[in-house]
Amino acid sequence: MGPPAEALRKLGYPATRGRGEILRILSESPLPLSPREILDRFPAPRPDASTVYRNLSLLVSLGLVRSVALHERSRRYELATDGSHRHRVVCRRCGRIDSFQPRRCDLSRLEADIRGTLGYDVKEHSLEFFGACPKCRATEEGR
Amino acid sequence: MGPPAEALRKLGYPATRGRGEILRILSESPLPLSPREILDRFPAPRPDASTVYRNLSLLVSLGLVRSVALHERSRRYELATDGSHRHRVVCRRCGRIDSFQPRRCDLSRLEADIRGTLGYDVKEHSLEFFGACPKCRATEEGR
DNA sequence: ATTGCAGATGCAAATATTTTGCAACGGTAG
DNA sequence: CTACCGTTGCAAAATATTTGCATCTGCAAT
Repeated sequence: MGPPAEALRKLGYPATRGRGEILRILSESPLPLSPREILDRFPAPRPDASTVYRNLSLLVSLGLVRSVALHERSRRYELATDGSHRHRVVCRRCGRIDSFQPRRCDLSRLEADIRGTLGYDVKEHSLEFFGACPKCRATEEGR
Repeated sequence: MGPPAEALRKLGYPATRGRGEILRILSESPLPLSPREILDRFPAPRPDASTVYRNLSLLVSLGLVRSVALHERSRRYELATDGSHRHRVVCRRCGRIDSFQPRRCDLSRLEADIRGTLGYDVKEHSLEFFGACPKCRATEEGR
């Protein structure tokens, strides 16, 4: 099943088909996916939705998967492999989603500020941008 | 009803009781609230949940209210008055939420990058931090 | 290869969240 | 004060997520 299976076993959890598929599906998607989208991409026989939710929840708690909040009805999920930290850009008009890896994510200073003023030990952050994608900007020209 | 009412009327929408209350409730909360929490704070007679959803949706589209995504089951909402841009810090352990106003939100550079590489005209961003609040850090000491 | 156990899955149902249709009601402009 | 248009309540549907329980599966020790 590959490296993910080992990662799971190492953490003491069986590497079941469902978990392997979720990780594979996420690894093949350029975009974070909703539970529903993940389920739809499962090869037959499809698992029950509850299994997908349970596994996503486990994988998130193990740090193998990360949730992404784009202000939609449901959350999305993406692989949290290695140091793959990403930011999102969402088009308010057509819903297109792009993501990019920041050159150097210099929010460390802000995080230090937070530690100093609010006392939080910040471990993660999530940054999303919203605006108009090139295509929609072109369409809007004659507004 | 106050300034919010004028803002609504100016935009061509009736300033109904429900809208006024939502704006008041949000203005009195130091934290962004979920639709459910907003409903719970309504003085009797409480409106139907659908009314709250419809109004939140309208207020967001008018720019008077902003949604906040903290990777929870439902979104939260906050007043979007004036230039009140805020960032959140959420405790992963106890769920405590703090927010703060960045001294100077120097993401403009990143936004310029995005415009250059992806072609998006970025109009807004949303930045959340996750970690351990001071209280929970103390509790965890003897882990 | 076989077996036993802890944990995972399917299924059904409960719970939570959000949306929609429609008739009655309320806010605003004149 | 009246008329009109948009809003609200209510009921119901659609969507999203969680949970209990019996059965099945992955894993490790034979």
